[in-house]
Formats: sequence, C-alpha cells, structure tokens
Amino acid sequence: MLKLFNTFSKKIETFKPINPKNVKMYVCGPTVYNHPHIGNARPAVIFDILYRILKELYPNVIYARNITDVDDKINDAAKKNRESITNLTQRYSTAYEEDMRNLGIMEPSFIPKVTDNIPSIISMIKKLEDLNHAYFSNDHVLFNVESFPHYGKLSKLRQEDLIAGARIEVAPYKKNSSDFVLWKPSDNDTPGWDSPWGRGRPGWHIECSAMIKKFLGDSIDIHGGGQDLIFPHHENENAQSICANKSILANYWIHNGFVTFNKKKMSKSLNNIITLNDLGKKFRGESIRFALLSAHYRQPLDWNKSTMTNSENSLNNLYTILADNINIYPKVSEQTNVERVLLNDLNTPEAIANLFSTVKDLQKAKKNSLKSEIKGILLRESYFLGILQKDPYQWLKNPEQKSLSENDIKNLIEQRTLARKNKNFKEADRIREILLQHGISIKDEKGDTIWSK
RNA sequence: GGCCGGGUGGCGGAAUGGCUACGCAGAGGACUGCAAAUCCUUGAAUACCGGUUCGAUUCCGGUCCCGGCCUCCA
Repeated sequence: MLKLFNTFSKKIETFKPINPKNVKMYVCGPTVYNHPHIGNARPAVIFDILYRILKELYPNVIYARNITDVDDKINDAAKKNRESITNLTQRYSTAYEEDMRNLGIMEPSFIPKVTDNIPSIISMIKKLEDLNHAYFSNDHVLFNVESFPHYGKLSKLRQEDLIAGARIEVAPYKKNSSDFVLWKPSDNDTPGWDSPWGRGRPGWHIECSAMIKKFLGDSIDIHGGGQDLIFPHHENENAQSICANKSILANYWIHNGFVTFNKKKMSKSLNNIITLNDLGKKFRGESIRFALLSAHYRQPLDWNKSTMTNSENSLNNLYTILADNINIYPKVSEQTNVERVLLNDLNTPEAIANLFSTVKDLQKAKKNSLKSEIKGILLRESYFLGILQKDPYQWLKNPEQKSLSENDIKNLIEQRTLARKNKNFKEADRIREILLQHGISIKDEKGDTIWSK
C-alpha cells in the first residue's frame, strides 16, 4: 500500500489510482536556458524512485516529464550569447538528458517539449476563452481568476493575501491582479506562432496543462515538482485545466523540498547553484544521486563541503561488499524492507538504513546459499534506490580519474607486486607513495591489488 | 505584513509518548611487512522556558533562531 503526502490535503494519503491498469504521473521538468543544478536533479531523482515503485505495483505506468523550451529567460539568454534560441534550447536539453542518464534516471514514457505542442496549447486557450474563463486584452489572453472559485486552494493562498503581498506592479490590462497570461504577443525578434490572437507565444503554466491533456488525458493520478512550483505554477495549471476540461487535474500533488547551500535555497536567480556539469567533473552521478537520497524528499537538504565525500565513501563501502561477494549468485528476491519503507511516503533515509542492515547480514553470512539469498535482496533493494547496479570492480577502480594513465598505474602496481614478492618492502612503499602523490590509493585484496581515486 | 516549514551528536539525517535509527568522520583492539578492506569494541545529540503525563525529543503554550512562498525558480 503506497502512501504519499498530498499537498492538496496536507496529509499523508493512501494512493488509489483512477485506473489501476494505467497509472499516470506528470512531473514538471526544467526550463532549458542553463546547465541544470542539483536542485533540479532532486525532483528527477525522487520521481524516478516513485516511478520505479509504481511500476512494481501497477502493470502500466505512464510518466511524462516535460521540457520547457519557450520562455522569456531563454530568449534573454540567447540574446546574451548571440546564439539562436533553438540552438540554445537544444544544447541545454541535451545536457539535461545527459545529466539525467548520469544520475541513473530511467527514461520517462514521454518527454514532451513546448515547441512541439503549440497547437494543443492554442486549442486549450481557445476553449478557455469560449467558456469565459479567459479574456483578450491588449494583445494578451489572460486567465480570469474570478471565474474559478477554488483558486488558491492548492497553495492555501487567499486572494486578499496575494493582493496584500503583491510586490510587483499589476499590468493595467488585467481585470484582477492575479490573472495570469495564457498567450502574449511576440515581436519579430521573439519566437512566435500564428494564433487567433495574432503572432505570439504561450505564457508560463499553460504548456503543462496542454501537454498533460495531450499525453496523459484530462485527469491524472500524480502531479509533481519542486515546492517552489506550488504557487503560482501548479495553482494556475490546476485552475486552467479544471476550467477547460471540467474535470479534476490531479488527485495527488507531490512536492519536493529544496536543496539548500549554506541553508539558503539554491536557485538560478540567487546565483548560488552547483551545476551537475561542474559536480560531474569531480564526482560520479551515482554519488550525486546517493547524496540526494540522504534526506527525506519533503525536507530541505543542505549541501556542504563534505556532502559528496560522505556519499562517495558510503558508496565505496557498499561496492566493496559487493566486490567481496562478486562470485555469489544473487537469488531472485521478493518484496524487501527497502520497498516497504519507500511505500511510506518515499522514506529514502530509512530505506538506506535498511540497505545497510542488509549489508551487515551479508557480511555476517557464512554459507553461500544464505549469501546468495541476501545478495539478491541487496540488489533488489538498491535497484529501487537506483544505486549499486554497476560492476563493483569497475566502480572501485574509478577509471574516471585521470591523474595518471591507466597503463602507468598498472605498471607501477606490477612493479610493486614484484617488489613485495621479493620482500623489498622499501621499494613497495616507495611505489605506494608515488601513487598516493598522484591521488591514487591502493588496496591489497585477496591476492589482487585494486586502486581508486 | 500574510501564509507555511524547520531547529536532533563533529557533519548528514530518520524515528518515536517509554533504554535516541542509519551513514560519514573519530577513538581503541584483532588482522596486515606496512597500509587498505573486514571484524570486534567505543565516545558523541533532541534550541530555550513553561504545561499535560508515571514518563516528552515526540503532545500543548510561549521565547529565540533559521529557512521558504507571496515575483522567475526544482
């Protein structure tokens, strides 16, 4: 039984799909104008785990994660780079997909892009206009918030509060300060498409509503994203979808907490981000993933200097155990403790604790038959977390480090092995020291010498 | 100002009305030519003040501090 915290009810609820034979989930992906940072990676990893769990529970799961490639920030970035908009968005969507693969994230069923779905967007806006939920004003089409009495229910924000807190000047052509843009005009320098309202482009929010409708249908089970999307993005999506489709948009709204850096939210606009690209130069994707799992998804996760070394060390230890048991055949396992705690609102820290408990069992096991059983459990448990699926020796050798060529290292290790055979320990230590100075540490293990870092 | 989270060991981070998980780092020992790994042992925490209770870190009230949303953000 899967339990999830629903932002809408602010309670943990038992998950009941609309149609158990076909479960539908949509997660808001990135706006591609920049390299994604670890804050962007968090929902990707969290919903990847949820996807794995759902696939285990239900025969068919459709998971869509969009890419927003129409946005004014994109236009600004392209202008700044003197680069074409398509070039920029393609460059960064490719980078995003690469980063996702690197994090061990399973490919969603659909990765829709806004530019491929303009007709769906236009027809949804048209529908809203026909139903008097939207109005045309000053070349813009705006959603009329007053036409939707439940506006604010998702984010728990009341109209009065929004007005009181408004820090931005209200556009004079809006009927209500909370009305938001569905369609806006484009000048010749800006990407635009022909529409009943002239050449223009969609506002933020509407693309997700339109793509959900097109790829998943009017109503879906789970809608997810970062907490910063609750308002206005999801509130607005919810309003426009319900008004256009006359049916509920999503039954479960799931939002992850932020990655913070020195306790402050990491965000592109605060310019305190750590990109996956930069982090990937020093650390492997799996280590980044492990770090992102260390806190419960609804809590903030504070990133600091030791976050990555901590997570690398943990994974090294786990892979070492797998290397020790490399010849043990993993027996196929049934539902594990890790799955059981993940079912409880995706409690990844507890899942990791359970994983380590399995590891302890494996270390204590004497008989091969028992080891085989436990190794099967361990591999199944780590699959749901999306870790430990690589060849352990490959991991421990860490070939991505480039301080010495692999051949050089092999040669030095051979020389050292020879010296040790001849009991020339002075020479053996000298070689160890050389390797250490190049950041390479070695371990003599079961007659073999393996090296890392 | 309105709304909403949170303060747990050196660090990260769960859980719980009743001996405070787990990981990383640390200490001691076994093992090792030395290391590493492994095994054994081990030190270390619930912001503050009240209340309820046999018992609170957990529930209630207050104080202080930190963060988020209200504007683009995962």
